[in-house]
Amino acid sequence: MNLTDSIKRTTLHEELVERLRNLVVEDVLKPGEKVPEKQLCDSLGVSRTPLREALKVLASEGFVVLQANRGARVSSVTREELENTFPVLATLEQLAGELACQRMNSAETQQIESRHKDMLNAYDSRDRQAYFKANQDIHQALIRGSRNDILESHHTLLAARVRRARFMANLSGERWAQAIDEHETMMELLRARDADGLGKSMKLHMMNKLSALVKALEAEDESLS
Amino acid sequence: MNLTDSIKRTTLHEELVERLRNLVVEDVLKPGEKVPEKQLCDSLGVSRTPLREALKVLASEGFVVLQANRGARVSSVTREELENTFPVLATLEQLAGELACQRMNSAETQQIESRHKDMLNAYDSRDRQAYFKANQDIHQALIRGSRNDILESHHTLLAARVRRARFMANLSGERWAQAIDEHETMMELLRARDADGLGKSMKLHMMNKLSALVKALEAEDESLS
DNA sequence: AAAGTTAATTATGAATTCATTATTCAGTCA
DNA sequence: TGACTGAATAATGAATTCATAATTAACTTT
Repeated sequence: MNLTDSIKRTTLHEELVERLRNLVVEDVLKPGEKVPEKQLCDSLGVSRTPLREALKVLASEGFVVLQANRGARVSSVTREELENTFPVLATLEQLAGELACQRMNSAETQQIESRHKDMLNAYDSRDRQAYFKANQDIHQALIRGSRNDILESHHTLLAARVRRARFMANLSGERWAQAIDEHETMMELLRARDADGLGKSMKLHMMNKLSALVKALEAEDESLS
Repeated sequence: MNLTDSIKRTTLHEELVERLRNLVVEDVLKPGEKVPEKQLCDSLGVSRTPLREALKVLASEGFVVLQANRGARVSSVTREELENTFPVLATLEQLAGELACQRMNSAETQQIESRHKDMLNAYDSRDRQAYFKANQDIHQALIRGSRNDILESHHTLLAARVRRARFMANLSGERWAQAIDEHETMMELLRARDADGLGKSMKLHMMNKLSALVKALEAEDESLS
């Protein structure tokens, strides 16, 4: 009898944290928007108590902002915040790359190779959706490969915070090609188990993402003015 | 009429998050201990609702662990967790050092110089309490000097998680001297505005702290067996 | 006496209620 | 008309209540 995968006993508030965070990350709840408790309660079929508990957690994670007696608003990711978040993400990825190089087993690296191929295919057919998914899986796998829970949890949180922005700003053809190049480099360094090299290239990759993102946002601003 | 410092309007649950986190960090609530809601409510004079909201936040920050229908326990910091946390802290400090070098103004650096002197004095008189305080202030100021909120908040959280362990394991005379040396180096690099150098030395400093801590814990374990 | 079973107690998760603060909107006055 | 006042309404923060799961205690049964 296998009892290792124990009974999934989740509480309402845990469920709600997940659901609400997804609503924010997937841009269903828009930045700056009020989050009226009553309405959410009705549409989710729960009472205010677990919902409010969830909102407190979301607030501590930075997805919403709470103002006393004035409820919750979905926090908007400003450019300044992007420019603060990416360097942190970049150093975390650097560390993860270094550790993953040392710690991943061959099954894990092969999994990444496979997703890398998927990503290349998605690029060839210009399938943005599939590309983003494969790309995300690769980064996630490298983080996971670092075998460092703390690193992983903080990375996951920060990545979620900026995911929306990354989806919004469609990458240019030029940047997309560059990103593919960078991924090729990363794979080579991983195959060579060059921990330092992989770390550095992951950091650079992330900082380049930021540059491209800021450029895209600026272009967007100009088209509006 | 000066209205800049607006009315402090804090909610109960915010207050409680602060209070409870301090109780954990200051080791009043011991690791592994159950956190009975009713008792805490009585001693803090609040109802269960805001307390439970606070516990949810503390859980998401990692200070307590929640089990469905079985309440909250203060989470104990295992050696594995220390060994996962310190590298993350170290890279964050590295980044902070680099940024602080570029961004701090002279008032901020002078403040650090001053606390550095305090720290040296505390060392000379072997005042552990004062040393820890000055040391913490210096690191905090460097983080603050990075002008990166995201970096700061994640660093603060991680630092709080391991603070208890750092207090517990008293530093050896040897390590203490080494730490002072490292701080001297850091100050020199800061004066020279050597961003890369300061970053690297702060990272190293942090990793050395980990080594010393692990060594101290091992010694403790042996004395018990 | 030890292990197992069931009943009583306690603690927790969630819904509801109550009190207070914001917000809205009609009415007033310049 | 437009800004201000204040009552009415709605939303939030917190206490209380209720239902259920976990723990403890008492009681068998061997």
